[in-house]
Amino acid sequence: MSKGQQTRAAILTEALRAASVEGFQGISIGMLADRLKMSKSGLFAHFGSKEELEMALLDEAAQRFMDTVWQPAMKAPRGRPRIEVLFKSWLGWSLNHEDLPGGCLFVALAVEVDDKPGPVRDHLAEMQGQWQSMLTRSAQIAVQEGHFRADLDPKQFAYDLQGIFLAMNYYRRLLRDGSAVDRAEDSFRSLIARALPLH
Amino acid sequence: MSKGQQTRAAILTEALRAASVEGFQGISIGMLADRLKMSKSGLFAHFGSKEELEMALLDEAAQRFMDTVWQPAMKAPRGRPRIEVLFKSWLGWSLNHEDLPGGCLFVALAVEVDDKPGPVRDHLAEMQGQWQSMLTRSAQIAVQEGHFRADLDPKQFAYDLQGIFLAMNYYRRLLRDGSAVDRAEDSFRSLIARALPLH
DNA sequence: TGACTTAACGAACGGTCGTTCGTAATATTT
DNA sequence: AAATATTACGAACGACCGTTCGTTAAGTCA
Repeated sequence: MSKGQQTRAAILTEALRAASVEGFQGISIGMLADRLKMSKSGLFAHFGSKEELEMALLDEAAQRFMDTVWQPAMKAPRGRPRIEVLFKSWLGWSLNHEDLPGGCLFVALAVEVDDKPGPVRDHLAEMQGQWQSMLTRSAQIAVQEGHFRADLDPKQFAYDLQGIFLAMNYYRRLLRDGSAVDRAEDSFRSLIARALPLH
Repeated sequence: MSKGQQTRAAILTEALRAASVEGFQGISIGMLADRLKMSKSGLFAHFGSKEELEMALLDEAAQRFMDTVWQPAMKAPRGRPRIEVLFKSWLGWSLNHEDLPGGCLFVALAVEVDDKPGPVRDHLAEMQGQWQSMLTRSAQIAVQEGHFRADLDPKQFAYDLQGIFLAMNYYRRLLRDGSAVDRAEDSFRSLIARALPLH
């Protein structure tokens, strides 16, 4: 890896941490340069504009998300076991204080950019739309495997799962409720129970 | 109402609109002054600091929230009917494009300030904690009235309700999914059905 | 080692931020 | 109408923003 790529990677890691806490609005080139002990212009040159930095951050976050959340789930058996792993690693992603001290970056960005037209909003919305498709598809597979009811609405399943995750973030990060993760796991168990075939 | 109070009210209304779209980080004294066709310093004088303006906005939003969401619910009969009204008016609050073009202000602020220590974070967290208490208490009353199962966990009910609401915001505002409200209503119906006594 | 490419720097730009302050205009009260 | 209190203003402040540019230093490769 060349010197430039090394520096770029270091910038992205630090910027990811900062953005998870402060959002894109809250990070600045100068602040990142200070933290990385380099000059504003030197850091700036790696991206050409702040918007390009933000786009690079979205890609970097997506890459890491796939590695830590999706890949483990794909290694698990199709159907219910995969969904159990998926949810577990999803929680783990959001609790990783080392890389994301401010919690899941996508949650923070979702409400920050949802009203700001532009490439950043477009890119995030497309990525998150794909994420919902992945959740939906996973539920469909569980139906195919006979793990879930045949009349389950997979999209509604994805919606409910997303709600459980968002509520967890809200309880944990704003309310500082220590039982947030437990509540999320309870709701998840209930969601699974309802998806099971009748017997 | 004196001239000063009139101006202050106009500022708060406009600032509320702006903040629901851009968050507290995204609004500035200068921008608000432009929109209201007054000078920066003239507007500034009403609050003394930007933080004081933010605190005033929290109070103003809370006032309106109580009027449009809580009061109608309190007029409804105790128990399940009250919760039905509560959820309906809660959705209405978040869909009011006139006053909150960017959607529910509390959702936007929750993720923006959750990592920023200070009076604004403290005030918001306390208010939102009270809101969870109100939801919990409403579920408790429904149990007392015999509308809901005796073994229902009212706090978990509040958690799930919050998740449904947050997912609705996420689907509607980021994904621009036209069925967001329908999905929320479906999930709500399912939540109620699960809370009902067995028969 | 030397030639060349890449990376990082420092200084400066116009602009906006929140805030201060002395002054002018407007409301309110006497 | 006069006296007073309130409200709004314009100009300026230091700080920081993203960005540009010419120059220097470091890395890469023949």
